[in-house]
Amino acid sequence: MNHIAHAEIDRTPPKHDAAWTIGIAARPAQDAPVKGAREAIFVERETLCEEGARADHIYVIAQGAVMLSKLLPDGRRQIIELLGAGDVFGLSNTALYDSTAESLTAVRAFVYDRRFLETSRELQQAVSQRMTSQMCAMHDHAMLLGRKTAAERVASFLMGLIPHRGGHGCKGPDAKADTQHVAIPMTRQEIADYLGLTLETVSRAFSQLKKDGILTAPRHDEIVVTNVCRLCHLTGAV
Amino acid sequence: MNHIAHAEIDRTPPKHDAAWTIGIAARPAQDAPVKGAREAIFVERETLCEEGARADHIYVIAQGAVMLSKLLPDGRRQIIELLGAGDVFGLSNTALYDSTAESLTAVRAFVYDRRFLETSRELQQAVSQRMTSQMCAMHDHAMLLGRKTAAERVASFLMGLIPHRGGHGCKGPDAKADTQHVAIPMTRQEIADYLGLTLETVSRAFSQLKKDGILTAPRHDEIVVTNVCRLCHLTGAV
DNA sequence: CGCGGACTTGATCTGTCTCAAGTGCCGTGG
DNA sequence: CCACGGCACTTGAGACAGATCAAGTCCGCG
Repeated sequence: MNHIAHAEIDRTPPKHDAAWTIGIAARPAQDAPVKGAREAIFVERETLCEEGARADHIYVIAQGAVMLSKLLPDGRRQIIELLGAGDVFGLSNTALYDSTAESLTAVRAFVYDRRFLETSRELQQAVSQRMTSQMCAMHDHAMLLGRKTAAERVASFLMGLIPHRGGHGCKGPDAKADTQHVAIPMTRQEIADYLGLTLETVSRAFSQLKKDGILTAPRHDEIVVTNVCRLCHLTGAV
Repeated sequence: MNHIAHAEIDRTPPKHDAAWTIGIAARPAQDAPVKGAREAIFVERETLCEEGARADHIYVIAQGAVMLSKLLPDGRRQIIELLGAGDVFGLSNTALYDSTAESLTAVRAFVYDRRFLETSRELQQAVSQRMTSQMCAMHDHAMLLGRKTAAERVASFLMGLIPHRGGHGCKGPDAKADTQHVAIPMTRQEIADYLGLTLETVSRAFSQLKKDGILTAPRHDEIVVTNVCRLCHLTGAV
């Protein structure tokens, strides 16, 4: 079975292309880092590659958002990485993919043969640079999973969806209002699986943030953070 | 202050060089992957680089074990990676190290200027290959931190210290006894910080494993797993 | 208008944390 | 050689954050 071929045929217009202008899928679209790629298009909620399948390709996201997840035999799931434009996945130290990749939004991706990575210096360079970035994100996420409270996890998750805020390069609040519109193309269950919580706990944390006047939710999958700075202080990372 | 210079002077004989023949530090010593390295020697429990300091160097471990950790402002700690010979650290997507590296045993490492990574194809190749491996380990660890019980975490931790067992390439138990000797150059607190638990919970998990006849502990930092297969089934990964 | 899936909220349960004594081991000094 | 002190570890009892179980409620869609 060939995921890519399937995706190239199935071009059902994605529901959200426009709505997800902020958040994981906010990064500007990217060109192919290196010649030699096939371009593939996936709709929302499509499996791009599967844990345990032969790891024949590596993927570079051009546009859209992807999640990587792993399953335990008894069904427990952990969502391991949330990826956006420029990010890489499909790399493995064995012959098999170590995780499943699923599109959260419509996705355009460049697909390379695994072998091509061994021969192309350019691709190696592009991949290793991006992997450094993803590794740092994983480090932060390990801290979140190992040591943060439920409220801190949810606050950190939301801050991660707001570009240019919360990091070392945070430019601080705007003069007038410290408000940010965030699209969340994930269910509560997926957020829970990403944060190592249950969906009920995630829901309660959202409710608390609403009660505290930190955010409002016009829709379940779209929130407005009305006080980014206060949210940031709830992440535990201060 | 220069860690490397300091380390090269301070050659206090490490206590454990010989004892840690099994476990994290078990991998055979490696040669420098690329010309252009300085070699540095560190004793046990030395800080090789610090979270927040300027990330001027990258390190490749030749021999020994290193842990990477991060701190929250209130003092909560997460140990993020355990590294052995061949592994890489010091890479960052910012100008600063994102985590602290500390030697668990005596360590010999190759140190490269960060800039050298940009120019040396060989080093890029070596680093990106190893990083793929470390990324897969991080994925497993995220699953552990997000979804496993305390008992499963401790079992997984111990299995990770036993080479050639528990993975896809597990060769199964030896004909006679399924016993393995494991050195653990970490305190209970460090194990707890690695597994996202408290030291008491780790201690209780060890006690339970002893009670169940799965291991004995001649010393606190040295255990004998008497039934590797049973331990493996307690990891949750089955 | 009615259905179904996603979400919220409440009540209770439980695994892990927290706090508090112990215990054992190793190095030091008498 | 043994007593002592300190540190790492173990064990117990109770507290609590988050999980689990169980109703609702909301909202998009046919």
